[in-house]
Amino acid sequence: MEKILVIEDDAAVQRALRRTFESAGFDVAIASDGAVAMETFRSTMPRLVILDLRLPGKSGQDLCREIKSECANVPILVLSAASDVLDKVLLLELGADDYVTKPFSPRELLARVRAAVRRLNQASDKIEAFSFDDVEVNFTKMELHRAGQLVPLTPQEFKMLRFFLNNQDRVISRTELLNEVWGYNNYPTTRTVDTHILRLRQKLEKDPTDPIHFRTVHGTGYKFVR
Amino acid sequence: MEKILVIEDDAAVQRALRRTFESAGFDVAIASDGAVAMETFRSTMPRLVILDLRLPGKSGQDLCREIKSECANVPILVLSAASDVLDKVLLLELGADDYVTKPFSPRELLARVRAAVRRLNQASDKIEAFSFDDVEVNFTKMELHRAGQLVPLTPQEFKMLRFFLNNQDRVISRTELLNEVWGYNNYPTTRTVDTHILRLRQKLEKDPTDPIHFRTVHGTGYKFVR
DNA sequence: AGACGATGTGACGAAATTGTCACTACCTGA
DNA sequence: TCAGGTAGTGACAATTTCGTCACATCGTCT
Repeated sequence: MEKILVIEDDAAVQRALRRTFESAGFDVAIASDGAVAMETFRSTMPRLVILDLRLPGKSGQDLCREIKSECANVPILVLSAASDVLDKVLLLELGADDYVTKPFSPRELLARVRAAVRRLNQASDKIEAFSFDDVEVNFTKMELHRAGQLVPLTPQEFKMLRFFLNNQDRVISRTELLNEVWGYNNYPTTRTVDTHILRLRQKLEKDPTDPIHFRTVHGTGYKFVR
Repeated sequence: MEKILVIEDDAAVQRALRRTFESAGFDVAIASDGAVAMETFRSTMPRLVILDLRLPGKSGQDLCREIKSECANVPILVLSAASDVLDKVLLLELGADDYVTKPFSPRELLARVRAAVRRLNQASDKIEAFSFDDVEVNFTKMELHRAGQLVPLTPQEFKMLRFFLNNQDRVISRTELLNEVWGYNNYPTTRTVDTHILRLRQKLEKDPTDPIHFRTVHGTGYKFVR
C-alpha cells in the first residue's frame, strides 16, 4: 500500500482528498500546516507528496524546495489556484514533478498520482549497473570487476547483490532475503543466508572481517550501505 | 483494551454511553463536570475523548482546545445538540476530529469511535523516522544518531523506542509494555522493563539521572514526552 | 562415470544481547 | 519521621545470534 502525504490547509479539500485516495487504496497522511509539514514528512516518509502552494505559515515554495533537498526522489505534485501566476519553469525550479490547478477533478488527480507512483516503481526496481569502492557491477552482462579485475560471482550471489543494491540502507531480515532472493518455494535455513553473506564479503569487501558495505544488524538481519 | 474518556453531564447519557462502550470492550472513564475533566484526562490518559460541547462549568470549546494543546494526538469526538449552531470549520479549529449531533444512535457513535481508534493505531504504528532534542532515529535503517554521532541500539531498544514514540504522552504500564514490545508469549519480569528504560535513558537522555523524555509515573509506569 | 563448481547444512567458538538479582535511593501515605 | 512499597542502577549469568569452517549434496559438463 503506497503512502502519500497531503499538505493542505482547507479542511474540505483535505476530506475530499482523503476519501479519494483512501478508497483507491492509498495510505494518506495529512499535514494542515506548513509549519508541521516537514515533521510529518519525516515521520511518515511518504512515497509521494501532494502540496498546496497556498499555505498558512511556511510558504509552499519553501516546503517544496526543502522536501526535495532532503529526499530528491520523492515526487511532489503541486496544487495551485488557477489565479496563481505560475509557470512551469518556476515549478521545475522548485523541484515539483507535476501540477494541477484548482478546481481539479479527483479523478484527474488520482490518475496523475498513479502515474507518478508507477514511474517511481519502475525506475527504482531494476538497477542494471552500479559501483562502489573499486567495485563495478553490471547485471546485464553478469559481470563484476574489482580494481579492474574480473571477479566471478555465482548466480545466487548476483541475485543477492542485486537485491541489496535495490534496497540500500534498509535493514533486511534473513526471512525476507530467503523470500525475495531464493523465492517462495525453496526454504533453506537462515544459516544459508549467513554463508552467502560471508562469500559476498570475501569477494567484495576490503576487509571481510570488518565489513563496511554488507553490515550485520544484530538480531535483525543485514543491510547494504554504499 | 482501549481506554476512552467521556465528558458529559447528563446522567442518562452517561449511563447509555458506559453501557455501549463497555459491552464493546472499551474501558470507560467518565467526567461529569468540565471543571474536573482536565484532571480526569491527565490521570487516565485515554486513547480517545468523547466530549459534550454543552457543559456546566468550563466551556466545552475551551476543554477541547486545552486537551489538544496538551496531547495533540488524542482524537476528540464532539457531541452537540442539533440546535447548536455549529460550524464544522470551527470544530476543526478547536481540534475536534469528528462530531455527532444529538440525538445519536449508540451504534453510530461506536462506529465512529472505532474508526478513529483504527486510524490512530494504523497511523501511529508506522513511524519510520523521528527526531527530538539532538536525536534522530530512523527505523528503516535501524539507525539512531545523537548530535550527529551514531549510537548503537539493540533490537529490543528499537522496539521499545518505537512503541514509546507511537504512544507519546500516554502513560504506559509495565504490563502493557511487556505485551506490546515483548509479545504475548514471553513473560519476563516487570523489573526487566526498568532495566531497558534505564538503557534507553543512558543512551538518549541528556542527563540520564534526571530524564526529560522517558518519564517515570510512580506507581503506574512510564511515558514518553517529546 | 568422474570432476568440478555451486549451494545448502550442521557444528562450534565468539560476541552481543537480554533477563534477573541484589542493593540502594526514592516516593508516599500513615 | 517511619515503614512499605516502588524505582534506579550496576553486575552477572543465561540465552540468543553470528561468523566461520568443513563437509554433504546436487546438477552440469566433459
